[in-house]
Amino acid sequence: MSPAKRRMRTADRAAQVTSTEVTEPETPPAGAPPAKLTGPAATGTRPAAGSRRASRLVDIADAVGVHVSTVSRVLNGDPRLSIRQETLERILDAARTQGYRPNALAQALKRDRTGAFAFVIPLLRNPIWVRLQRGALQRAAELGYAVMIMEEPTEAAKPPGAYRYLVEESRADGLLLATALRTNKDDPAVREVPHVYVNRRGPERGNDVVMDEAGAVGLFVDHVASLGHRSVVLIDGPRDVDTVHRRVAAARRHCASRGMSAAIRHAPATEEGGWDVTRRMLRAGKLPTAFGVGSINQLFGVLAALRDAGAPVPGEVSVVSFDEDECLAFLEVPVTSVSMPLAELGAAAVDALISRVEGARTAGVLVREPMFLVPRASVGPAAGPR
Amino acid sequence: MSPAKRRMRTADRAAQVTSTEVTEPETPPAGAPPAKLTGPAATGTRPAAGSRRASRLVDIADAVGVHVSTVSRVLNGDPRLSIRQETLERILDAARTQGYRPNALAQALKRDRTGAFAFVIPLLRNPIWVRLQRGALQRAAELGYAVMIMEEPTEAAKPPGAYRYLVEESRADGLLLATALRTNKDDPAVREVPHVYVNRRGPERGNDVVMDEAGAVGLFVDHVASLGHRSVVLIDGPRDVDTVHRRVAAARRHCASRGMSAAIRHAPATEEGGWDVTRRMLRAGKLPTAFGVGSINQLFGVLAALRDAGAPVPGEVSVVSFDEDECLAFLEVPVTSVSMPLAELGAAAVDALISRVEGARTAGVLVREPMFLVPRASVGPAAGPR
DNA sequence: CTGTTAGCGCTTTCAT
DNA sequence: ATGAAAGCGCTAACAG
Repeated sequence: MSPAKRRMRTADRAAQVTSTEVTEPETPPAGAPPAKLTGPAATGTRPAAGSRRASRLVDIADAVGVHVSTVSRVLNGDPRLSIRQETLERILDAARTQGYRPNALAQALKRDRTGAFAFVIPLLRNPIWVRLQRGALQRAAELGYAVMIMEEPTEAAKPPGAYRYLVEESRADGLLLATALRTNKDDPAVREVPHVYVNRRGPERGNDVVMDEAGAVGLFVDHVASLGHRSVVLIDGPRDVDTVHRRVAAARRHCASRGMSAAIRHAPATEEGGWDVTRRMLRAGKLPTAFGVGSINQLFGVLAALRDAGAPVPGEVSVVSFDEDECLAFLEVPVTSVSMPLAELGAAAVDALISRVEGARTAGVLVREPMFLVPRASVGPAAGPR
Repeated sequence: MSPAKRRMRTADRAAQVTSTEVTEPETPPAGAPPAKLTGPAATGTRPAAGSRRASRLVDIADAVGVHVSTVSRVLNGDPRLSIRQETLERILDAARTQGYRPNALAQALKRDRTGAFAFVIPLLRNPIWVRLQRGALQRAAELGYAVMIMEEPTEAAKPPGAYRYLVEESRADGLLLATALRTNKDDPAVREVPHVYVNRRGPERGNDVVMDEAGAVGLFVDHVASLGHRSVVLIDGPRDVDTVHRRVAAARRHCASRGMSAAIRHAPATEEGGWDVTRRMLRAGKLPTAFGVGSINQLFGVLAALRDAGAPVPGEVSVVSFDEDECLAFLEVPVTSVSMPLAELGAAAVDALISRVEGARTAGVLVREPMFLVPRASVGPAAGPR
């Protein structure tokens, strides 16, 4: 798109969508002296007033009377550089007073590394994504990487390879792919670019980082089993979501090994989805006594349907959520949940992606800790046989 | 940080935090022929196999036998370029078959525009941020910009100027600042860099985009007034949050103009906060009959406290949330809310920032639409005078 | 101990 | 109708 076209479009747009309120025009800023070093951590006052262009390597070279390469070496702490103590100090000084910031663009162009990742997330609404996001953002920040978040539009979920262009255009060094669907048909397009699947297993193996869903289901089954429950239902998202798939398998396995019955119900991961599926079960009669619910959105629907039908929790059925959220403690009946290591998952994904970008041959990562049951009021002893 | 140091750190880290499961090693990808043009929209098959470096302008120039500058002009659709139809087609062809992608880094370096924004968001948990985020991401994507999200750590909220470095290092063209606090002490550091305050008024004026909080409060007050309520309380976040400040002012004004009483209660924007403040009111006796609650997290606490105290909703008190979320429809008593134009706010913020980056002298933007009351069951006629 | 040189991939003015 | 050349800000191999 040409700049001109873009300018026009944004202008209309603002006019269409919003009402505008005119306030006083901009006043120019005032000046002041020194500043600090480099990187995200810098604080304090600014270097110089106005919209003066940023200081470059050559500016500080000129100021000190040395060559830019010398400045570069000093600022990058080149180990095999020997330099007169005095020049070194003058360089550092000039950098500081000019408020020098390395131009990340130029660096990236030269080093062939952008220092950024793209994080593709299916839909931002579920709170699990925000915790995951936070873990990833934080670790990336610690390591000096930037993360750009891309939201996958729910409807027409693009194949992961659709994000390859971000790397090809040198906007990112690699891709964090949290697209939920387990399209096991190998997507060749994404292969050519460093990437890691987050919270789902990828088709390629060796580059996915996932949580211990089986362990989570185990926690749930153990908990209700210890209270005498013998029949379990797992209400979860669509079967082609990888985490769902793994929880389902685990539920079957855990229940079988204890001789418990395990029903599985798939529904959209929304309030509506949870509501509908529960209504249907209610209508069909004979409810399992222990419900595991895959997403918090579904949980609201499940709870509403149970309430609506006059099925007391935990009197008649016990309920456990696989998404933990603080609000669960404040519901009509506080809901027991399994707290998953989401932030750790995000951090581990960043670490894994960095290894990949650096060319390491990596193995899949399984994040198990910290994971624990958060006992609240929604689980009770199994009701006597009906 | 040196690459070596970084590598080591990430390696430990992965080992510490996670358990690792080895899976089969990587298999090499297979090749295939043609591809498409440029930009985020590209689909289809990939250009060439393996990890071949991306095609550059010069590659296609060589292939066609012209100069890179010609190729550049063609690909950028330079209007004042005249070229033989045939060469043009050969260039386009070569670009396509090579799967050419412009290197965003080099472009940015040359044009002095990165095509990216940084969006600073206070804390990702509240669902309002995700809707806002989505609006911004989407508009930015439409306009060919990338957005990187930075989360503001709650505790030590940095001044907005702390993010200036992102622009100074040429990582972004401008800043979208959704930091909630209305530190009206002018932050000079941020001034030097294109920025827009989102969902809060900035100290400088002319560069903030906000929603019509007063209108939202008006919707609430009108609604309960029409049902006979005469006493209102607004339970909201800390007073130094800008949106809170505006809602408070509006509540006072609206109630005064109708001769209604307006109480204001500030509390942390958490479930706990809502719970505590409501408990305190309950203990003090004589409740207002209409509650407006500033955040959904607080809402859970408020509802819990009311339930706990045996104060029926809407029998004794009516409740309205200023955060809309689908889950509200599925609560024990479905909660009436005011739906705010959050996605539109995000989009408008992006538009405003683009104008700023392009040097326009902008006015503050007030996003009013679409905003509406979502009537559910938590509001009823005022209880008779006690 | 420090300067020179050669680019990274792209845009753009100025010459043909 | 197209090419040459300069240069964005930085790094790194190679000279002195």
